[in-house]
Amino acid sequence: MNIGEAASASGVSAKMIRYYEKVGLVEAPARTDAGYRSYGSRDVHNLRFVRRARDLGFTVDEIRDLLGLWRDQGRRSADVKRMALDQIRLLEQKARHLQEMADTLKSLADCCTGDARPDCPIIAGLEAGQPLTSRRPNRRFGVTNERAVPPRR
Amino acid sequence: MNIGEAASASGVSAKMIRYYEKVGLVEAPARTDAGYRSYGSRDVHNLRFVRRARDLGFTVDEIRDLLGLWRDQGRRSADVKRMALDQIRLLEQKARHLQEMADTLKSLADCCTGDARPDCPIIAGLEAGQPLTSRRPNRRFGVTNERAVPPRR
DNA sequence: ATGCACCTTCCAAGTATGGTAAGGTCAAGT
DNA sequence: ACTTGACCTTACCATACTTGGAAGGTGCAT
Repeated sequence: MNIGEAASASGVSAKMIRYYEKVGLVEAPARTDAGYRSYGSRDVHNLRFVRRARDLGFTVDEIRDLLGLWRDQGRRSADVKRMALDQIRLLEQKARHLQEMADTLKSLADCCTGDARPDCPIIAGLEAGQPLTSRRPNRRFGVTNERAVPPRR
Repeated sequence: MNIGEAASASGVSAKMIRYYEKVGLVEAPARTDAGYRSYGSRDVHNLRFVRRARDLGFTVDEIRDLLGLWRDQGRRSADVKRMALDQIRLLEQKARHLQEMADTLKSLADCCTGDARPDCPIIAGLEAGQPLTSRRPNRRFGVTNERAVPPRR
């Protein structure tokens, strides 16, 4: 199976498969004489695992850990659960922060008539006063798995 | 006023002030003979505006637009409101997506005993089935204004 | 044999921010 | 005058993930 087939079978783009290989997330597969990567169903399975973990917002580093646990037949489910709970906490924190930003903006927008006149409480709100967040946002606040994937053709 | 003073007065780091200048978000200020940037209170006001817009999750490009509206005395508040409403929609969409990821993970974690045994529904959930999101996440899904600012000393 | 789709590697961009290095400048103290 | 320390300058690197492109090789069907 060439990289293209593996890509469509796993839902991970060929580009990303090479990238995951480079950063050591997946093993380098055998090569044909011409140097083409050759994948098996097991590789596709791995890639799907990665894909799903990315979909859940795990970073590449975390997925490395998850893969380790996946392969470790003697793993303790507690270890996996801890990672999952940490991730849930982070995700919810990020979601809350975004919602707060939206709410702040909403309260400004609610006061805005939104007509042809120049008076605008939103602009005024941006102009005046203290910074809106004094809180230090958590590192890794953003959603790191921004998959700016073009629609599949 | 040197860049350091402008930074602490506006809440934008010196680093970012230079960056905003480079990308054309703020005007290049006058320089002293020694080449130091020299800021006035008006510049600080501008920078504060930028800071607040960033806090609300607007991207640099969007802030460029907002600044245009800010300076435009004949602006229609409707134009500003539309940008705000768009932003609110995006923020809420991102928040929802994050929450969905958290919920999916929660449902997996809820089934996990979290003990010393290797059986783990989370791993099993990652392993099996279809990709968790088929939806193409919106470009700019992540929170772009990750201000990973070290705690102010 | 030609063309087209696919593969390869390497390099770059974009986003917003921080870090570091190497050097110039300023103001205060000696 | 000289030193010191804080501040400034530019330039480049790193982060995390993903895409895009260039330049060239390969495989298969017509």
